[in-house]
Amino acid sequence: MGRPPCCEKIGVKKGPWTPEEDIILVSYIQQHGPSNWRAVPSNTGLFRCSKSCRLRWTNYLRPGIKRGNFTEHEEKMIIHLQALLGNRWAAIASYLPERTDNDIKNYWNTHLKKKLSKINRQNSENGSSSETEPKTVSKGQWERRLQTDIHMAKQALCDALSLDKSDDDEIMITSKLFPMGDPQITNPPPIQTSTYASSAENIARLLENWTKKSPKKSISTQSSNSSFNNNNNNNPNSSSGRTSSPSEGAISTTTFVGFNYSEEDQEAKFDDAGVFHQEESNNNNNNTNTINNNINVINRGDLDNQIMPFSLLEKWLFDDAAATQGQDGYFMEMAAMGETSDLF
DNA sequence: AATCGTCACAACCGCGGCTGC
DNA sequence: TGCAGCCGCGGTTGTGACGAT
Repeated sequence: MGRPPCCEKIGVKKGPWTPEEDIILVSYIQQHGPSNWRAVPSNTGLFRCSKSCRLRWTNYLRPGIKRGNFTEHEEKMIIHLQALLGNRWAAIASYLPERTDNDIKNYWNTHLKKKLSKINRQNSENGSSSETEPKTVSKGQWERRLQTDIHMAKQALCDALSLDKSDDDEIMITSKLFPMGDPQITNPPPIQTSTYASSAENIARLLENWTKKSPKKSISTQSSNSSFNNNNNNNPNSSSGRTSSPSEGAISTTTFVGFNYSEEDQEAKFDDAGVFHQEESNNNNNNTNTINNNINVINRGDLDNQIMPFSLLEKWLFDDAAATQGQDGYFMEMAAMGETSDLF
C-alpha cells in the first residue's frame, strides 16, 4: 500500500510564488501562527499544498531570515559543523539561526563543496592527507566508524583552524562560542552586523518590483537583487537611495524589518526573536493593508542574546581543536559512560 | 545581437519520524 | 499495538540571471 500524496495533485499550483500568494500566506500566519499547515490552503484559498506553504514560510517569508552573502564566520561554522554532523542541514541551521537549512544546503552545494575539494586537492598535492570531504556513513556502519569519523571531523576542524591561524576571526569564533570553556552558558553565536530581511521586507520588495516589472520576473530576482527601502511606507521618496544586492553585503546596520501593528488592530505578531504571539483576535479584514501599512524597522539587538546549545561532543571538538591535542580518551570515556547516544 | 554554458537558489519530491486515535 | 495523518528533512530539479564566445 503506497503512501498517499501529501495533497491533492489536481488543482494544486506549483512553481514560483507570486507576491499575492506571499501576502495571503503571511497574513494568515500573522493571525494564526505557523502551525497546522494542513489547514492553510483551505483557509487561505491558496491553491498550494500544505507542504509548499510551509516551505515558503520557513525558507523565505519567516521573520529573522538573513539573506545575502554568507560571512566568513558563517562559512567556517558551516564547514566545521558539516564535518561534525554531516549533511544534517537542519541541525547545522540550528546553529545559524538566521539561515535556513535550505540556504545552508544550497550554499554548501554551490560554494563550499567546491572550495573544500579544491583545498583537498591542494593538500593532496602537497602530500597532506587532511580530509574534509563529507563522508556518507550508513546507519549500520555508524557505530563502528564513529571513532574514525570523530577523528576525521576533529582533523578537519584542526586543519581549518590552522589554515589561517593568524585570522583573529577564527579565534573569535571559538572564544565567542565557548567563553569560559563552558558551552552550556555560552554567549551568543558570532552574529555579525548584517541584514536581517524578513517577510515584510520581502513582501515589500516583491510588491515594489511587481508593480515596476512584468509579472514574469522571477521571485529570485525580486527578492535579492532589487532595491528596497525599509521605510517605504512612510517615506516613499527615499526608496531609490539604497540597494541591497546580496553581492554587496546589503544593508550594514543590524536592523530587522518586522510587523508593527497599531494598538487597535494588533492581534498577533512576532516578537524580536521571531516568535509568534497571538493576542485577542478581532480584525480579520484587509490583512494586505495591515501588512503594507505597518512595515517598520525595529532593532534586532536581542537576537544577539540567543543561546546556542552545544552538545558535549561539540564542546569536546572545539576545545580539542583549540588545543590541537589528541584526546581520544575523552570520547572513549564518554562512550563508556553511555553518553554518546546523546551527542547527536 | 544571439547563443550557449554555468551558476545560484527557490521550490518540489519522497521518505521517515512523530503523534494521536 | 497498529494505523493514518501531519510535519520535517535531505536530495533533486527547474529556471532565471549572467558571463563567455
